[in-house]
Amino acid sequence: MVVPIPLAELHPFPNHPFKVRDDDAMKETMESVKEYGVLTPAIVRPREAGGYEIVAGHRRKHACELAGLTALPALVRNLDDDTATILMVDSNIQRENILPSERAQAYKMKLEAIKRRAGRRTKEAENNSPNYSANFRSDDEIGAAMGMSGDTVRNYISLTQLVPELQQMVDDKRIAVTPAYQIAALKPEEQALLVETIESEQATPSVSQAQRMKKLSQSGELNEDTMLSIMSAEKKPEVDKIVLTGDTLRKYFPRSYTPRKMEETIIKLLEAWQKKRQRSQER
DNA sequence: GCCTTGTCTCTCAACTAGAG
DNA sequence: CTCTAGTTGAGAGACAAGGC
Repeated sequence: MVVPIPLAELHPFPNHPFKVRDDDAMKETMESVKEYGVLTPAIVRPREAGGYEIVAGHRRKHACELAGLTALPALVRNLDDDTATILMVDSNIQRENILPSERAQAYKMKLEAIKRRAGRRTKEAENNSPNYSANFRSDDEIGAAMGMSGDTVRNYISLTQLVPELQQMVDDKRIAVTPAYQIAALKPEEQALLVETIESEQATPSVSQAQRMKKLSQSGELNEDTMLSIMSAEKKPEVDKIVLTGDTLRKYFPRSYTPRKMEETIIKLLEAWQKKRQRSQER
């Protein structure tokens, strides 16, 4: 049954990973709430400390606040922690503008909830389940629900190992997700050193730089010097070739010349030029 | 209680595809 | 071509069940 719950009695879900932002989407939601009210009820559960915990509907609650409403229509359900966590993540993860750090934290929370709920797989469960797959894992389950592989989920979850400064850089797109997966394997003190190096060098690591750092970290050789030499090394040199398009060259050649003939002529002219320079240097 | 075995999970390198 | 996102597949460690 849907009941209106005063906003003051609603509390955010513990460790809710999704920030509620005052962006354009929120503005739209607020306008819609103002005009039509809240169409989809939130899902809440009673708190021991009194009031209710929002499982799904953090954004709707904020939209109500912005729209000047005093209550949010909600379904009150008695959910255990794990079920509530899974529902909370599922109801938020579909949105488009989710930061990598939010996604990582959400997947992690959901994975832990699923694992706790499923418990350890036993022979008995295997025999009783007709669709049993020996290789199916909890993170694959999350991936399947999201339309991605379990490995991608695992990679995302690894981002929770990043120190806050680096998480912020990933969210700001200063560091790409792929190198971030590698960086997440560094020890916290190495990550702190990396933050300093990024600021002093004004450069963020590429995939290959991140991979080299990870290797050094594993062999215990990552320190201020080795990190700086990786980060300050020239990025791969410019490609060792010059491209001259037909458009640029066409006006210097008769129309009948093919690209092949144009190339031959250019080389002949350059050879003549080189001989001329050599002669003038000999004088 | 200890040991073995099988399962589950994590991690990583190598790879592919697509964009620029 | 380089760079990034995502996938594949394998190795290794952790851990619970089951046998003794």
